[in-house]
Amino acid sequence: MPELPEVETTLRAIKKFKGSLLKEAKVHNRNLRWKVVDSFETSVKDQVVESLERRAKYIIFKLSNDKKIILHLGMSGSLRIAKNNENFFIKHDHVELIFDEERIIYNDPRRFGSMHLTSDIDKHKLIKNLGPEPLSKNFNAKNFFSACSHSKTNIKSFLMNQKNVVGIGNIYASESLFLAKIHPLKNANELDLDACKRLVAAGKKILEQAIEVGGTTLKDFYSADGSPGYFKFKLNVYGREGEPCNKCKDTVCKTTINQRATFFCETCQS
DNA sequence: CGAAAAACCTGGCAGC
DNA sequence: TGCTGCCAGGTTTTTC
Repeated sequence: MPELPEVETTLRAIKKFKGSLLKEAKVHNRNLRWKVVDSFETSVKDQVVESLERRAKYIIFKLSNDKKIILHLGMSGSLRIAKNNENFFIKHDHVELIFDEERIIYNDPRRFGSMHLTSDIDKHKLIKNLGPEPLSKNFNAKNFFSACSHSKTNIKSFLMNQKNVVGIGNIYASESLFLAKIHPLKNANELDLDACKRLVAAGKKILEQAIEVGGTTLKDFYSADGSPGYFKFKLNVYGREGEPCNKCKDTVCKTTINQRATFFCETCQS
């Protein structure tokens, strides 16, 4: 479900818990992408949340005992904030992080998400091989061009590979390529520096705009405060197969790349 | 080794 | 009303 803008939106909604005392954690179902460790509850109990940050599509809680919770929402995960005196349970609620008056509840029907505990974030297996943050200066045309030139795969798969750049998933990959006028099946190593410039700029712009409006709600993404994202209304190609291209009025195409739906305009993108 | 395919899950929806 | 098959915003594991 969530790509970088949705994770960032979710993070911003729970930022108010920074500095708060995490009184207790309840794990209702340990079965996620990986099993939640048995020591999770005792490790986080009575710790202050010193910082709340995002790295790639992971949300990281830094606790006062120097442990860090690494949370990934997978395809269908979401957080919601509930009042402690409103005690209802929804199917697929996995974990509750209970604070003074409210709690953060992690729900994940498909269980592709995960929760880990670690002491050293940078050495954790899920974090250590991640590429640059797309909104940072490390994600720039020069570096990206160099990385592309060593790759044999198509640019859409390359863009979604979190080793090359993080945070871009299936929606924003199609959208970025449209904005940059690059065909999704073009080989990464065939992009020239100018194309890389356009793609880097497009990626940044799309992600920034999506964050600004709270991400993309196709059907079931809601931020932790319950609000949907409005970027759906700015999508140029994703989910618009058969409809006219917003630029040239030609028909938007759909194909499958690496088992993922891919949308593009044959006329605008080469 | 890198790239592609399969695997991990549940739920919703179209079509019969 | 079922039932079947397909699709879904991600990433790791397996296979080639």
